[in-house]
Amino acid sequence: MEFRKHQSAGYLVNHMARLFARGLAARIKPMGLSIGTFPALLELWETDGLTQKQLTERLDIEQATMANTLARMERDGLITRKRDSADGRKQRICLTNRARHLHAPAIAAATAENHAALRALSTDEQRQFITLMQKIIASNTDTTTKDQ
Amino acid sequence: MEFRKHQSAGYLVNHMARLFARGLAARIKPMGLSIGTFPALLELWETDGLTQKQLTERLDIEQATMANTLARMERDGLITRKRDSADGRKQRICLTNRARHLHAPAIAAATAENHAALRALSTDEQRQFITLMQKIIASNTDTTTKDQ
DNA sequence: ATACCTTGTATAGCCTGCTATGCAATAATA
DNA sequence: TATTATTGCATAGCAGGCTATACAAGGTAT
Repeated sequence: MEFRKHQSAGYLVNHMARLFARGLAARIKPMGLSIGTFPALLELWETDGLTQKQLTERLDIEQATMANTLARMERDGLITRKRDSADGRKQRICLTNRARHLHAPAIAAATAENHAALRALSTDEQRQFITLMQKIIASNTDTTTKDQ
Repeated sequence: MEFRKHQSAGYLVNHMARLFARGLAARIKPMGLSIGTFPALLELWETDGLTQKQLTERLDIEQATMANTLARMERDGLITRKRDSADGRKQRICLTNRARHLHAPAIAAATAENHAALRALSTDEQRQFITLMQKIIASNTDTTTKDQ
C-alpha cells in the first residue's frame, strides 16, 4: 500500500485547484465577485441572454448548482432573469450594467492569477500543462449529449 | 478582451478537479467514504494519533474545515478524538477499526481513479503532468511556517 | 379534449471549502 | 501571583459543488 499523495494526480489536482481558487478569490473580492460566478460571467460576456440550460451544458455544471449560482448573481445585481415569451419554461439570463462594466477588470484579475500561479513554469512548460489538462478533460467528459 | 476559457489554467484546473472529485466520489461511496475525508485518512493511515493542528498543516486545509471534516468522520465511525494528557488543548485523532480496514480498498479506488482519469496520457505525459503540478503547488504554497 | 410524457427550473439536504469569531487551556510577563 | 498573550479547537455563516425530488410549461398520443 505504498500510496504517496505527492505522486497522486487526484490529490495534486485537488490541492492545486484550492490554491487557484484562493488566489482568484482574493483578486476579485474587491470588485464584489466570487469565484463561482466567474464561469457563468465568461459565457454571458461572450453571448448575453443564454438560457440556464445552455449555461449548465457549456460549463459542465449540474443544473441545481447553476440555479443556486444564478440566484446569488441575481441577488448581487449581476444578472436579471426573464421568462422566454416563446417557451414559458425557459429563462433568459441577461447581464446588468454592473456586470458588463466588470468585464475588463475581472478578465485582468483572472489573467494575473493565471500568470502568478504558473510563474514557476517556463513558457514551454505552461503550454504543455495546458495541453495535458485539455486532454484529460476531453477524455473525462461525456461529449455525446453536450451543447447540441 | 480575448479570454478563452479552454486556454485558461485556472478554468481548466477547476474543471479537472471537479471531474476527479466526481470519479473518486463514485468509487468510494460504496464503502461509505466521501472525498473530504480522504486526505485525512491518508495521513492517519501512515501515522495514527496525529493532532488536528498537524493534520491541517500537512494537508494545507484551514483549521475550521478540518474541524468539520473530523466531526463528520467521528459521526461516521472513522475516528475517535481524545484529549492529550500533557496538553489539554490538543486532540489526538485515532482511527477506528473500521477506518483501518478501509485502507486497502480505499487506496485501490484512488489508484484506479487516477489511472482512469489519466488514461488519455502516455506514461511520459503522466510523469510530466505530475511534475508540473508539483512545481505549481510548491511555488504557490507558503512553506515558511509549515510542518515544523 | 384528456391523459401522459418530456423539458426547464426550483428546492431540500448534504459535503467540502472559506472567513470570522468565541473560548478554554497553556505560556509568558509584569 | 495576577494579568496578558498565545495556542488549539469549535461554531456560525456563507459559497459552491453534488443528488434527489417537486412542479409547472410544453408536447404527444389516444
